[in-house]
Amino acid sequence: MPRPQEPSRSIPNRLLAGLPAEDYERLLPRLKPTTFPLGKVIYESQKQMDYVYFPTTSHVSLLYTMLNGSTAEVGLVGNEGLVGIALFMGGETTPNRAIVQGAGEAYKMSASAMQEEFKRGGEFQLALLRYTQSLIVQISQTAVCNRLHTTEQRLCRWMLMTHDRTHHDELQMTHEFISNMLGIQREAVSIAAHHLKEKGAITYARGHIKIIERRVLEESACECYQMVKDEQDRLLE
Amino acid sequence: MPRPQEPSRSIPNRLLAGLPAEDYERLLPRLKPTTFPLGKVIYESQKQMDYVYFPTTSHVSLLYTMLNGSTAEVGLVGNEGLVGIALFMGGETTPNRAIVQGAGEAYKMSASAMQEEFKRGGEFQLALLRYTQSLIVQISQTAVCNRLHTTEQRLCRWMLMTHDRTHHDELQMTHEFISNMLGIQREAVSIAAHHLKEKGAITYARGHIKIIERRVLEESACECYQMVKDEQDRLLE
DNA sequence: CTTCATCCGTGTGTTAACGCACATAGGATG
DNA sequence: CATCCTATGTGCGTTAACACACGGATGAAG
Repeated sequence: MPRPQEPSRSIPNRLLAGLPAEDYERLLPRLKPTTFPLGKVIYESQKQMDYVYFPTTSHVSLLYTMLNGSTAEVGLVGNEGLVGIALFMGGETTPNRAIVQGAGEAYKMSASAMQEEFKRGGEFQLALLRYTQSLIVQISQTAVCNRLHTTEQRLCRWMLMTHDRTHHDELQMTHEFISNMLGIQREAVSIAAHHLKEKGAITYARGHIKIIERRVLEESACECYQMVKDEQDRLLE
Repeated sequence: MPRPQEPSRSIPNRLLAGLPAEDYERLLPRLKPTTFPLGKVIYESQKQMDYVYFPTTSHVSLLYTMLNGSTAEVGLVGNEGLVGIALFMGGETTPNRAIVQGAGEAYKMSASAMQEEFKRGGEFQLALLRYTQSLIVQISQTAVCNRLHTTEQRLCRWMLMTHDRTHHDELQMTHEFISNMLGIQREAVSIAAHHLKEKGAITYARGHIKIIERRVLEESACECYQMVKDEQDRLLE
């Protein structure tokens, strides 16, 4: 069950928070708070998108689904960005599904308001584009990582990315769920997780994973985690 | 050796060709023709980017390189788009390398001209953003494909994508080169290629691959090829 | 026409991960 | 507290792909 978390004020959306006061205040009336329960489907592949969402305490997974039903995540969005870039990039829809991976709060803005604001140009547009660029880097690195690195390395990277967007040490998710994100077998997750438990990196039981030694995860992850983080930091100040 | 190919007039850059006459004519004086030899490195990871390039008869591969030297492609750009999106998305540099995979012609535009034109908004900006969205879809599908599909499926998809951007049936590339694109062993390429030769899809010898039965490649590829193509067609008319 | 570098074929052993089957155990529910 | 559902552990056979080694062939260059 998603419990109430820290108020959004203390974990604002960083993309919005980085805007000049003028832009921020113009946008404020068009932003409505909304609550995301765990597992909520925000966008369905190829379906109409009515809002964009700026996560504050929540975070969202971008997933592709194959014809045979298997799935894999291509990106993860937390309070550093927004969900729904297709609405200003053009295209109206996207071929991926977006689902809530960490319950919490977000601000939403209607598609029409977003498109109007984007067209103004200025700092808001720049911030949206820089964020999109950082997302491209994340997706690209995921592509390469999927090809070149082991299950354990990728699991570590994924837990680190999730940890960064969760703001606390307990992740609420089953091995089954993680296997759908990483595009691997549930059993493979169990084996890798077991190994990380032995290393003292994490503990877990029945859908609750606790990060004990983040450093161990960092050492066991591939270089991809740091590459994406560095580039993200560079692009988003 | 790259031989002279059809004049660029007959294979224009489609992104540019799709613009209203007014925009096209404004841009024309800022576009300079340039020739790409096979294998030329257009951008080095994290290095300054002085121009963007609109391929006409050439095509370009976007590559990531790991610390241990292994590489994998994340995207392929032909005359449907442009190379150097980071210059208008913000960021100035990107963490990937861009290399010429098919020798030929392209138009180049200076970084400053590009940024100036982008800021005008209008149709050119819209076209650039829609293309970027289609590239995101391509990269995303590559991420998923890398995780879920076999060597042979991915090789077929890759040859189809290359074929679409090459405009003729002979691809000039060694198994070694392809292995660096797909992020796999050279031997694995040889085995898969051999199999496709037996199926009658292709013939090849010493760096020249000829596509005999495209249909066979389509049947042997994963769904990813068609997914990306459909979305590309939708976004770029 | 000989030499040489490059390109491709092929085999062998090893490993990572899959597919499947089934066991165990903790919570929830009545 | 008996039952059931869900989450995780584990084993076994199979497969895809890697790592490495080496051989043969072809085309370019002297």
